[in-house]
Amino acid sequence: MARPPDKTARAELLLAASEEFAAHGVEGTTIQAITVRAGRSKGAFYLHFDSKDTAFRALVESVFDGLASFLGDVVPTPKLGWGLAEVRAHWLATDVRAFEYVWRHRDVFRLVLSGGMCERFAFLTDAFALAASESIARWLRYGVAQGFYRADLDVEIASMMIGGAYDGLARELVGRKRKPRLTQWLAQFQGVFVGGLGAQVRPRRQDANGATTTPVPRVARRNRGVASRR
Amino acid sequence: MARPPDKTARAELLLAASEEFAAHGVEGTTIQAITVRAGRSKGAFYLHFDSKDTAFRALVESVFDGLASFLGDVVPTPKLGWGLAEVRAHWLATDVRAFEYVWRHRDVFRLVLSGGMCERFAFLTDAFALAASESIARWLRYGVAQGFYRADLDVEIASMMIGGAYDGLARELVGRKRKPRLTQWLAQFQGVFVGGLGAQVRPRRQDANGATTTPVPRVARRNRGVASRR
DNA sequence: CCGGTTATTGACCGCGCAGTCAAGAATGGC
DNA sequence: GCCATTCTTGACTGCGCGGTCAATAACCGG
Repeated sequence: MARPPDKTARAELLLAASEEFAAHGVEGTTIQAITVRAGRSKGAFYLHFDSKDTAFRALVESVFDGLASFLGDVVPTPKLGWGLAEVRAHWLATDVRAFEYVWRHRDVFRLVLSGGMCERFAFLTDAFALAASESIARWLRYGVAQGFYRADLDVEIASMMIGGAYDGLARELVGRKRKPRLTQWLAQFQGVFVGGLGAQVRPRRQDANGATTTPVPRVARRNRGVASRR
Repeated sequence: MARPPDKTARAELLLAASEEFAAHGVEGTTIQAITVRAGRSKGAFYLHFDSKDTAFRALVESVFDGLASFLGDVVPTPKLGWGLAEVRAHWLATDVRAFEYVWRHRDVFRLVLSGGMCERFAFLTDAFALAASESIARWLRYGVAQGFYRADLDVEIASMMIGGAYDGLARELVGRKRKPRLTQWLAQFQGVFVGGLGAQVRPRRQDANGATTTPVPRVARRNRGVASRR
């Protein structure tokens, strides 16, 4: 008995919200704009969400859930026994699938990665960031144990760097107008990390500056700052 | 004749604005809050700035001007004739100085790098991003020409990666509570880029996936996403 | 076709902020 | 001390937005 709820309302509102967020940012979007775009009333919005923040949170959570599914499908243990070739092929494939996913949902990721996000939403991404960072560290340790990587690698710093580089890659990706060749991108990316920029065999040598370091910089530019958009 | 203007007002307001922005984000900061913190009246604010955006822009521009001064103090040309050692030492030193600067102004950089910034302020960072990216590419090409780097390096992709990694490093830095050992950080950072993660001499070999690539991935985790905070 | 139930609507309210401006304070010249 | 000039103030205004709720529409079983 009684009128049944319109099951499509929530999904339509969420879609409209994501479009408005993408166009004007979270802060710059009014609830009115969302409801107009969805062709719904303001009341309908409050029927499904407590506030704009709730809607945004729902949006980000659903997208991150999808992304997290790419993490941890294989956990490296000593028993795994994968050679460099298998590991390489498997993870390149996984990377490509993950980045395809990011590209598909680039409107939402753009919000998360470049502005729009208030400090108050950081917890949404932190869980993923932590899981990703740990996954990187696990594989680095596995590689060291298997002899793939140099024994003096500072796993802490290296995983931070690699995580940051993926982060930067994602930022670059979501800023693009056209989809780049992801497989080529990622292969280059991984090639640089594994093989370095160096031309040839460099003798390992103790660095003057400190700590564990090996060879050292050079390319490292002072550049810093924000990676180029577009 | 007549009352002279208070020269300190503008600086005081800008300082107060940066503190409020840091605490509540740009959107979350009210002009009232800025003026209260500065111990000035609302009218005083409008005497010096057209709007909140103008103040934010002034703040970011001044900080980026300082950062840009680290770029391009030496331009690599074939005549330069620097060996790997000189280049390395010079740029590590420059990186350290630049990151010290970022640390000193981390409140502002945090706003620029992680949220708070609306799309509408992107142009503020784009000029720097472009300059930095070009600087990286120049040095990469120099390194290839001098034989430091492998000849088949895709400068386009590599400079994007490196820029992104610096970006990530800066993001990580501004999220820290305590200042890390920057010299060690940057030496590791550059070490990984130049030498790679690989354990030993790997024979150069043609990759199956495509293009110019050399060895290939492995560590590359699917991780992606947001680098860990804190 | 009717009455009971639930979904949906959009005009309305109040708050809080950006921006204004007339009144008043500070200063310098005389 | 007094006037002319410029700086400084903060109460005030209008507006736009988030959030509410009484009225209405849609639906169901009988």
